[in-house]
Amino acid sequence: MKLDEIDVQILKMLQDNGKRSYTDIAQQLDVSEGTVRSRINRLLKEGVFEFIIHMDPNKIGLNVQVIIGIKTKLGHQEAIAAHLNDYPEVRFVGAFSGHHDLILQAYFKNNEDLVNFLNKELAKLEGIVAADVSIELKQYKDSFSYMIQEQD
Amino acid sequence: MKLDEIDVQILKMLQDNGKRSYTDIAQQLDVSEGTVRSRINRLLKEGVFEFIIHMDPNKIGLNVQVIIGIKTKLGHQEAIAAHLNDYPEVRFVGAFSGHHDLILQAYFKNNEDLVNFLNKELAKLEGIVAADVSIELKQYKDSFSYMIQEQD
DNA sequence: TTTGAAAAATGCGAAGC
DNA sequence: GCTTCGCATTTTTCAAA
Repeated sequence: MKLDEIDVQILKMLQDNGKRSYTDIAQQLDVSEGTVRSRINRLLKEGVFEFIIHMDPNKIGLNVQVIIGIKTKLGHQEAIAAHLNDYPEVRFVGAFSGHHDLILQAYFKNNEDLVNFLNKELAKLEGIVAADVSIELKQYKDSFSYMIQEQD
Repeated sequence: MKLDEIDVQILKMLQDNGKRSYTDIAQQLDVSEGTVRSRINRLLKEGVFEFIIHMDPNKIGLNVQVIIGIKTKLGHQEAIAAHLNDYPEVRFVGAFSGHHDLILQAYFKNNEDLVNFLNKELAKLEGIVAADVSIELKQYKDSFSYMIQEQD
């Protein structure tokens, strides 16, 4: 995995606007369109980034957003994470150090769907000791512009 | 805000692959290219979604990812959230019900940068009662494909 | 709004440096 | 690995239904 300065610049331009054209980026960086194209293809192939769309959950009818911290029985963490993966309502799952072994983020249409998820789905998973549900009241930031470092 | 079935289908195709062309989408949905384009532009203007790139933090040198739950003094929440917003390391901030008033997600180059953030930046913000730091050990899911509902 | 057709811009593949 | 040059595809614009 290598990222030189041109790669970093390309990524910075794309994280500004995922629809920027090769030509546009090439002109700003003073390289050819072909260079930008081949580098973007390399970065995609290496899994450094991907082109996606980011939807506003509230505007597509997902009005209840939660973060749930889970304490698991020793040895059950991996299996629980794998199960959580299958729910389309769950958009993020990670294993963490700290008070919760697993932390997940999930989006629901309404409170009823959330309650059903907690009582019918989460409750039936083996090895969950405790689940801390935090309901999002207001979102202040949700950015995808990271600080990119050169790599070698 | 209205989303009919065609809008939903367009979004579903785009969340599959953010680089799909108008032409491609139009053919699959059996409408004209112009229809797809005008709808995408409407959805963009209304802030329903945006074209972005999603980078793998580990592959751009951000190897330490954390979620921090913060308990704030009554009345300080809004100001603290606003300050957290300014840090490029912080990618998500939300106000929540539950054990933590604010929950944030942040990405750092290494543990030293994390410790500096906690001790030098977070520590100087007024009104923080407690901060629960959870360090990500393994990521199981990080999806941007949501369940899209029609709206009216 | 949606369509269709023409013009402009962008993307793609190949060859040469 | 970078560039340039044709050609293909896509995007954009605009008039009309």
